[in-house]
Amino acid sequence: MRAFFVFIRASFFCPLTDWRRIMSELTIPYEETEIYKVRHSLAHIMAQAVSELFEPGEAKIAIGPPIDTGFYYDFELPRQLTPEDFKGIEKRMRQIIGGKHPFEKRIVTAEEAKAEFAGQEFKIDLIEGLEAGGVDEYGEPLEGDVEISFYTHDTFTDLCRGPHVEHTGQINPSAFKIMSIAGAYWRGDEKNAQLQRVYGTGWKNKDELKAHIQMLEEAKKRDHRKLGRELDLFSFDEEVGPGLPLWTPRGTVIIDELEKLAKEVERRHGYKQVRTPHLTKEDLFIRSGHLPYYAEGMYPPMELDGSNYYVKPMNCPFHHKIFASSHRSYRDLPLRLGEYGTCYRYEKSGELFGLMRVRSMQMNDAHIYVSEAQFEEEFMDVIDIYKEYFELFGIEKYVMQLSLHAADGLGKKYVDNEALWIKTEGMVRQAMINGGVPFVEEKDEAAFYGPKIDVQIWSAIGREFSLATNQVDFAVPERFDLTFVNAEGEEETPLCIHRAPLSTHERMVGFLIEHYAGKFPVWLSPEHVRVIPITDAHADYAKKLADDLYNQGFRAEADLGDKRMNAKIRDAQKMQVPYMLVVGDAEVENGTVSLRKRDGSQQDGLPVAEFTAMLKEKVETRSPEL
RNA sequence: GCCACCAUAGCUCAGCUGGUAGAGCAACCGCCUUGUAAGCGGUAGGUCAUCGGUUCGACUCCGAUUGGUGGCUCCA
Repeated sequence: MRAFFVFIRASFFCPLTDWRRIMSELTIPYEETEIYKVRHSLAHIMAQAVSELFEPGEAKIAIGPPIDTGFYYDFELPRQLTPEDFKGIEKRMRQIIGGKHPFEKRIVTAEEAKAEFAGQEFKIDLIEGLEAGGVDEYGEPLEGDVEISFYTHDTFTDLCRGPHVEHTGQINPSAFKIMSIAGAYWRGDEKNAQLQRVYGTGWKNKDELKAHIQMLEEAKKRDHRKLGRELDLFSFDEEVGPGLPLWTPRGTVIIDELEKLAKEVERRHGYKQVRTPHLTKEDLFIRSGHLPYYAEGMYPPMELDGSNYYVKPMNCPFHHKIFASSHRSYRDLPLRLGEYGTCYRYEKSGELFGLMRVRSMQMNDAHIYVSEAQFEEEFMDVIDIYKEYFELFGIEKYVMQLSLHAADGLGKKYVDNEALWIKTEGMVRQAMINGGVPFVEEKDEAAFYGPKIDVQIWSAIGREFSLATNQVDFAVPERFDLTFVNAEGEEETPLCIHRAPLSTHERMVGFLIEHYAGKFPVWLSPEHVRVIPITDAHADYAKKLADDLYNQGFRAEADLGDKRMNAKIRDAQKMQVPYMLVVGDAEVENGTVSLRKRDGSQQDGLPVAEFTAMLKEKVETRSPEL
């Protein structure tokens, strides 16, 4: 499982279809590839170089695996490393590589291992994990007989199961680079010591390294935080607060278009829209389970008239109350209640990330109440909505993940009913298999009330996020005493599907900015058309053109400033306006426009009516074409 | 929240080892009247994030706070 997953992560810059193809045709796991060995070996070499910066025994080494584009190693050191150390570390690594030291494997007993690593508390911890429970460096159980092995190259020995290159000379000394330092908790647990993690990138050759670094620079250019400012879509203000975005008129257009789309789709799928308050008494969140299970994600309460009130982190309890507000029959089901409600979550300060992770968010939310018999069909109808959206947006690079509970979280972060967890997880798994939808499984990723299908995507800089989500709730309807009368005249508790195929407006827009690199399809563009007069003499014609388009419902503006036409075109290009209409003597005389598209193509003498018809068609069909 | 780093005009950035600030773009005002990605000139704009300390003197050194960045943890 782990290997499979690492492999998926390894290919986050390739379209989904690539790893599937690679998986099926080559069937070589990442761990058996040459580059994996190179990166793994680089991690050891780096650990040696870093250790040598200090007196023997002073540097405590933890773990150092290969990752998707390179490797890292975690250390506990007498002082903080800084980027100034990188050059020296790299230089020493090149020396070690040049020494052509063989990697020698040795199988040892736990006692020998502990003796070798006396004073190295993290290694001792690992050895004890291997010895006692057969637990790997991530704390996950290992299968089969566990052997403890060492790999030694030059003067450096590490506890390691390999594999490695045969000798350090097989590594290209000009195809790696130390990238950054970051904090990381031992065994990934925030209760443990925080270590210094040094990240490096490693490749087959210099060209691959160069290509990778270039790709990182390209990715930075499409970072939604940068484009959001450049395209004037949203901003943050220190006085307003972290994670609380301010949407400008241009950004709001995109949100409005997404809502319009969602309402159309949901109308077609039988949803009804509802509206609920942002605030509620704590009683509601006690009943829903949010206060017992989700309190740390919530803003603290405010006291009013002797009651505690909370701002909502989710819309579901309100929708449950709407379900409960009248007597429900099986004939009412599935009951689909949609609301793009604004929620507030107290995300830890360090977790905030542009629009992708905010504290105030508008969910593309709906709750669907179904009988167990209706579950599969309805759940898959939601998956169909996902697919419809992803096709519309041309999103290909995603992974559907079945997020499961973990037994040790029962009663803490998960509702304490393991039998029901296992049952509903099986229902979701079977529905996905029956629907022929590929997915991966991850433990300990569920919502507190049930398992879910999350759609994982990656931001421009490679950080992973859940975009859409489709969740089953087997617990909360019962807490709310929700029932419907079934065909036999008996009271029955419904299941609830929580779903957000368009994620939150914030994350969706953030994602789309990066997905399109700011070049939105016409229907999503904050400005459809900019009319550019060649001289002042054409200003009236330009203004009338823009007004006419505006009055027909399009987002059109005329640029009547005193800049030259060339500069105005440049301005419109930089804002990624899809259509520029340049008008001069010829156009005024003939009632035409010169159409310049964002891609630089040009069409002269186009009758206004023809342009308008084309624009209308592009917008109404939500065409991906320019 | 944790570890590290960063913070100069709306934006992008200069400012040497402490002697109280500069450029380009944007904005505004003129001139030019222009054919598909920057015409020319001028004006204005900064308690150098905030607060405190060291110093004769702080944008520069130190501390705290706020906000951001890279990770970790967490997540729509």
